[in-house]
Amino acid sequence: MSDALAQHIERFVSIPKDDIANIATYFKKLHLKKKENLLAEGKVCNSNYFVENGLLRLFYVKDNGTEQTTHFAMENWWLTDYNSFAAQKPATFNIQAVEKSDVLALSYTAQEKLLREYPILERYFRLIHQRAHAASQFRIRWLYDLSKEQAYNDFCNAYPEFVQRIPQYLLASFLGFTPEYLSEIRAKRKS
Amino acid sequence: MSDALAQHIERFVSIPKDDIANIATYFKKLHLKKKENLLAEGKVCNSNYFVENGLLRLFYVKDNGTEQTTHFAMENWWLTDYNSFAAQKPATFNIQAVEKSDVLALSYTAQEKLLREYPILERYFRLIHQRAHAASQFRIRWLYDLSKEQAYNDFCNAYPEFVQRIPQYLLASFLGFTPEYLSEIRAKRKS
DNA sequence: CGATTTTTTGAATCATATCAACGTACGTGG
DNA sequence: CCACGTACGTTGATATGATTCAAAAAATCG
Repeated sequence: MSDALAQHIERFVSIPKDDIANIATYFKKLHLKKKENLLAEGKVCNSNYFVENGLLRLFYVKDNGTEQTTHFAMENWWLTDYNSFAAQKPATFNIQAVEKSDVLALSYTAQEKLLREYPILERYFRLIHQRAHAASQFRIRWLYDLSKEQAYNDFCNAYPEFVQRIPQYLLASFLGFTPEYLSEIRAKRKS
Repeated sequence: MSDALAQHIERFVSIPKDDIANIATYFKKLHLKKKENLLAEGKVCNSNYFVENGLLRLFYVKDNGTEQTTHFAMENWWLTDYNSFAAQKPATFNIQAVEKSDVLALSYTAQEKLLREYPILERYFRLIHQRAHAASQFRIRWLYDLSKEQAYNDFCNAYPEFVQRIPQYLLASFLGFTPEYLSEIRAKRKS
């Protein structure tokens, strides 16, 4: 499991050292190339993914054919299509590696067994989801509140290293506007 | 506790009948009048609220002074400002009853004790948060995807009874546009 | 180096906001 | 139970932020 996940779990609950090695056996380690796909719309999403390093994105394809990225997940983040994963029904999102990434996959059935064997992890996942829930409340507020230009400025201030890491057209997609408009904002900013 | 919450919990985990009565003691029953406040921006949100009946909304006040509603919670839904509740720091949202409502309040410290006494409820809350997380993924997609007019039409189709239940200016706020524009859409629709 | 991918520019257009004014309705006190 | 006042809903004129499309320029990759 390498240490990233063990450390992450221990930030939320305490686990005896001996259990860690056993818990690791529930996960499958994946090595993804840039642009490699983890999940495609229409398939059942059978795993929840923990990013050890690299970067994933969650996106869907709009009616006009363009891809809309709604979430990124970097080091120490979990990502999956929860509607698909939790109910084991077809996904409405895609998951793709933005960069070369190392990921730990926890399949639905493995998660069930894992939680039965280590109920303390129910707490871990409760806390993870609770944080995600809290984050969505902010995210949603942010989507209501900010003009596209503000969204860009705020995001650049909040995550300057991250902005460096991804191509502009992905950033534009994530922020919910067109690459053309992003160009315009950047031009305005310089002057 | 009345039965609403007990039934809700049992939809997710099984609890011995005897425990139910004891679990109920952790909650405080509140009766709210229309427009009564449960939480104000700036105060620490000390409870998580379960709606037995009635309707709550979560909102914040924008720079221009207008209220932006971001969430509603009706019967059998939990609602709180999770950023404030989970970290016990000042809230950035307000919570208010839209209608006369009956609500069960679970305070932060009561929740801690409750979870220590009944660890099975970690699972209940994990599942609640997981669902909420899944719902946010859809919600966020929906915010990216739909024009204001589509949002209105979709929402009316999806929740016709709910639309009846709330004033139009709240609906407009929730859908992220002005009451004036809502009027325009409705006028267009009739013709 | 050529070929593809990504970013920029500019013009035309559209969705939605803003402001001000007017109409309607509804609930509260007399 | 009526009347009044406040809250809610509508209309129209004007303004603006953001999109679309086409094309050129720049960057990246094999």
